[in-house]
Amino acid sequence: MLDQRLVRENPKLIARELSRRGIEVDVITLQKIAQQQRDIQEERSNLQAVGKQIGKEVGQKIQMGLDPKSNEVTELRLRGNEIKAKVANLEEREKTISSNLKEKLLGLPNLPSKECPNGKNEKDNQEIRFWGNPRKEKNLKEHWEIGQQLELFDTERSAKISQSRFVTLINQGARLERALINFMLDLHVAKGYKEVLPPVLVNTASLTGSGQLPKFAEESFQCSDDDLWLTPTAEVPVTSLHRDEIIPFNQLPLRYVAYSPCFRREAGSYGRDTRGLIRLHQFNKVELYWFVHPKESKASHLQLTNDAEAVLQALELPYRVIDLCTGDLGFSASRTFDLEVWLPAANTYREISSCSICDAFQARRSSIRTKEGQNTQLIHTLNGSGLAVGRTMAALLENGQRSDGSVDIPKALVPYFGASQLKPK
RNA sequence: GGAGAGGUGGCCGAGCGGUCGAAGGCGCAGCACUGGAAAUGCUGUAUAGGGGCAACUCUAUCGAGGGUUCGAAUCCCUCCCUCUCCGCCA
Repeated sequence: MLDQRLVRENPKLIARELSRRGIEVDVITLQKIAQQQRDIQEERSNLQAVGKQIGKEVGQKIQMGLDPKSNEVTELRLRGNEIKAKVANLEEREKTISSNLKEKLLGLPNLPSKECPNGKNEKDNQEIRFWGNPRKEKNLKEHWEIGQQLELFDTERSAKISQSRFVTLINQGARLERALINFMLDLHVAKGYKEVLPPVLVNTASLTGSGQLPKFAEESFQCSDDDLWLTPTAEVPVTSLHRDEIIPFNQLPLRYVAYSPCFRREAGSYGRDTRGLIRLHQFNKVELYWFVHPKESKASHLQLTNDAEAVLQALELPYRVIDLCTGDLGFSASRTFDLEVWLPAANTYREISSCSICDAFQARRSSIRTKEGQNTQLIHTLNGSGLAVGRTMAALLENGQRSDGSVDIPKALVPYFGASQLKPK
């Protein structure tokens, strides 16, 4: 959420920055609403001060022994009633206006950072760096073909259990998924991350706090009988881990690594990535999440990205790092580095981690602050996958495949998986 | 699901219609004392939003929302949450 003070004092800046994202907002109306809200608030609190004073006087007079039925007291009571009516009226207007303002503000995305390159869509994203040597031979198999041959997973039967876009992992496939999750968690914990395993049913306040609601309700699965949703990413519960808290400055940064299954409706992606493990309604992900002091957030963003990259490097998977342009930025982010892993069969790089800095955007929605002396301020939040597990498996299968039908398991993963190869039966 | 108890500041805990943002304690910070520390003493110590260059000041907040009242942490209603016992259950 954007700062209301900024809305009042510098709406043009908001308009300019949001237009970098390709969003045009009527900031003048917004400013008017914000100003109106503050004016009414001021009038109301001044009236309340008078009412409070009358209340005190009545109390004093009665305690001094004046008859509560006397004209003097009755007159004060009548004045009190008058003010009460006026205050009630103002309160109602104030409520309407501020909920209207809040609704509008909750629907606006974060402002892109200065460093974020301008652009319209993914074509304007910038390549920052490459790692590894991508395999370029022809006739490499797609991962779902490998999966079928080695009996690692079953998507057809999963449609029977659930719908399309679900998978059942089988045999070595299930074992590999489990190995990957443990491997990633251990890698991050060794770097000082605190491991958490959060609930995956989250309430509306949590989804609003991290930015998924109110705008993207159609992207999440909702439990109709409760105020609960299936989380689309561990980012949601981990943000709310510290919702409505003040974190002492000397405890920052807080760095969490959270494994969770993730649930996404993938509305509007009909026909895209219909095969394999790339786009599922349910997938596993290990998420990195930092709560940091504002002055350290930019450096932390680079560090978090490096920590996510370390997984790909340890698994010997070639990748590139992309600096997302303003038009391709997610709702809460002010800048994002995407890690894209090499998928040789498709001869392309695919997103496997999205490392974002959200500045105070989520912190303001979630009311997460830090305090140094008397100075209380919003913290900054950062998140990134480390990594999306299903896509990692897809990349491992495609990159590790051999002409005899087996797949090499990267050395770092062997202790977790228990074998150095996946072999056909 | 049934029965009962309860939700007050960072924590514990008092207040149960009047000047209460809230006693007391713990914790924390500063100062004094000390060679240094402990102990002790003094002072300070919530959040949000307004106004003011500032000192400071106004309003709201005692789980949430409504109600009664000139006045509510205190009374009434609804909801949420926590705890104990019983039932069910991995």
